[in-house]
Amino acid sequence: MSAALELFVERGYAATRLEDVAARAGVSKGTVYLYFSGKEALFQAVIREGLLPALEQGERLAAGHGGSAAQLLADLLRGWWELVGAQKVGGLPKLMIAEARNFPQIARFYHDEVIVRGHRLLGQALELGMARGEFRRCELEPTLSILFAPVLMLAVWRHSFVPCGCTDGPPEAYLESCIDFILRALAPESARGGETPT
Amino acid sequence: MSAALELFVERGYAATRLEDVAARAGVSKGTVYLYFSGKEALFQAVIREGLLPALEQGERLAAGHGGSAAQLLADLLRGWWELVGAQKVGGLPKLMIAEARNFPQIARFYHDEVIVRGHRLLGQALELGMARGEFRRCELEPTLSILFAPVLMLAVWRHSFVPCGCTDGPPEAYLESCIDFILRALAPESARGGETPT
DNA sequence: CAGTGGTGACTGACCGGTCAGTAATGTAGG
DNA sequence: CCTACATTACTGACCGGTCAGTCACCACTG
Repeated sequence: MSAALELFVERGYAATRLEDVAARAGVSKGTVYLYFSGKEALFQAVIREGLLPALEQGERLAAGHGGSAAQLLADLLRGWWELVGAQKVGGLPKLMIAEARNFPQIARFYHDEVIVRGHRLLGQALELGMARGEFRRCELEPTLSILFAPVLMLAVWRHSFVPCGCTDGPPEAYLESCIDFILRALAPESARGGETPT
Repeated sequence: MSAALELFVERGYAATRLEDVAARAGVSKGTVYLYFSGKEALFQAVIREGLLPALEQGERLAAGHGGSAAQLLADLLRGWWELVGAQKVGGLPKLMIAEARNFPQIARFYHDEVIVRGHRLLGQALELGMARGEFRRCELEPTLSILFAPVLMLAVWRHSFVPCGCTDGPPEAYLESCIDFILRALAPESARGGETPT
């Protein structure tokens, strides 16, 4: 599955040959069929098993968090980058974006079990901050999509343009810029200054 | 080329059959080869011809703009949505993200001629705002990527998850939320309040 | 020797690309 | 106006390569 993830992310579903997946995994093509009923089942398994552990870890992090809402939000984004974005599973968003229309039921699953759940997680931090007066009042839904888009793009980029020699800066610095940008946009109307994240 | 754009965006490069492109264009497969030397040449043509006109129009808009930097930035983003995001070419970013690694030289072209050029355009608005004191001082590069990511994601989403029944709200409202979010994040450290875009 | 896990040659469908052929539109000549 | 030839635009059957999926066979273990 690790080999399949790499190749699917690298080349896309249709352009990935099962023989190559098998070769990278160090087995023969027939062996793949001992564990997966076919190419699509392998794809589905890669998607389903890839992100759920990280999501659960994120939920644990949120549950046991004691700091400010800004801290929680920043920690969630940093945690997502470390656990997902910077790992091999960080290619899954790109893969899912590319293949969603060809596999509507898998896209549905990804949407319901990954995106919606992730938004719920970030939404907790946002609501906490609004309740506490740390953040200004705003609509949850567009705001969640907007604030997650830059870090999501970071992961997508690293699996599309970056390998083509289109360089970008160090991802950690970019991530910190994102967090800074987001916290500024969420700051209450009045009372500004000095809310730079630690 | 219009038919090819639609199908490439819908299914991805590898999963698109030239016979289907021909059928949608109302011609036969052989005819495609009268105008393009092969599948990859068709792909390249779709990418190259797709976005350059819109980019030029954006540059004209920026050149002849008299309002505030915030106005210019908002107009550029709205213009991008109307001219690109909401049109068929709005699927190109998704397509390019999905296929960049399989076509490095086309990805290079797209990066240099579309992304970098687009950033330069938005960068003008950002620099203008900083010079005028409308925006806080910040690094150009990460900021441009961050502020464009949400609207880019909007276009990508509409060609991946939305057609799978994963609904989202009206794009125009989301776009206005983006603009509001961005302008808040760019506001100077002091002096806040009432900078809602008109 | 039975059972288990693994192999890789093989098959058949599929699709990019080719090309001999057809139809439509000149156009020249009587 | 009719006929014959030339040119252009297009067609779709066909070919060859590729790859998902199959299955007869192998090797190892207890």
